[in-house]
Amino acid sequence: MFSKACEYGIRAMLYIAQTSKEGTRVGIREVSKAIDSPEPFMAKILQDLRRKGLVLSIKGPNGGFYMENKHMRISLADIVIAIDGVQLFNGCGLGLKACNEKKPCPIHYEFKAIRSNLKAMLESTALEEFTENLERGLFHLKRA
Amino acid sequence: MFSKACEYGIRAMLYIAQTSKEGTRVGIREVSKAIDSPEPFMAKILQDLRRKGLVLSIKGPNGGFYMENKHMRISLADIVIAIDGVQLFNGCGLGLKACNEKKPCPIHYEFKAIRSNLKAMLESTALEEFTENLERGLFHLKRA
DNA sequence: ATAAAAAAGGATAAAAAAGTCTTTTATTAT
DNA sequence: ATAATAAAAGACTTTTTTATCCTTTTTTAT
Repeated sequence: MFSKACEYGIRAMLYIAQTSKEGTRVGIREVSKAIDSPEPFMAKILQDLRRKGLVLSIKGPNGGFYMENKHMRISLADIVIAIDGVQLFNGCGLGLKACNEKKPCPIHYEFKAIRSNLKAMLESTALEEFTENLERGLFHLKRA
Repeated sequence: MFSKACEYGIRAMLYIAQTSKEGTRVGIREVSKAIDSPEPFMAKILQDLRRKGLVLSIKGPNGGFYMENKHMRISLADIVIAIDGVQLFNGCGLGLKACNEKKPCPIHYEFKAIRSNLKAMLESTALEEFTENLERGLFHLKRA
């Protein structure tokens, strides 16, 4: 469904949202340990998300990644689009470039429904909605 | 969503279902032209689908790929599973191996709903349902 | 029997995705 | 000022996916 980069990205954003609520910045090492991801790859992904404005960072001692209140309203859809692009939401299920209402692929209408469900779900869930439950230990972000 | 191989595979199966209804066998070249896919790659995919029993073939002059009546009841889900595996239907949205009801990832329940929709849709649509509309020219399988 | 047609199989190549390493830059504390 | 810390940036490597090429096998028609 999502690329590895996107999976790591979502999990990292959820973790940073949580720690930011507690007012602390987190380094790449800590993020990678918390969500069980390869450290240098995680660095690439977070750098990318920072360039796109989805997360903040400062260098140097006591530096790290963090979020402000406005970032808490970032949706999962925003993260997916930043990393994997809009293909998943807009593309044809059979990979046809010329698929549209006038020239639909055989599963055009069925797919449209599924994708709009998926899109609605990812758009309606912002980071802030998860932090509370993460704090309570109801959810987990580690691979194993 | 699906791999390229899977997209080509689904389109090829739809095309072969259609031509088989007309009683003819089709060669790899014809399939590739009809659905606009790379010929040698298409060959690999069809060989694989044949090994798994989703399509039949015979070598030699007038040979090619074809289906019998029972194949017409193959669902899109069967094709997806044969090529991409069950990951899309069963795996965790965030790529967590240890995600389950007792230790859910943050989007576990939302994803479960989406995936079961997707699964239901792909399971409920068999090849035979498309052939009629394809014949009528209502749908198209070409890339552009 | 022989030639032609067509899939099967295996080896290889190219491209993309995933992952790693090294150097540079910015910040902080001493 | 200097040393330590941590992200940024870029080059590089590995793995996976996508795609191609070449040889072999099977079947048919002559």
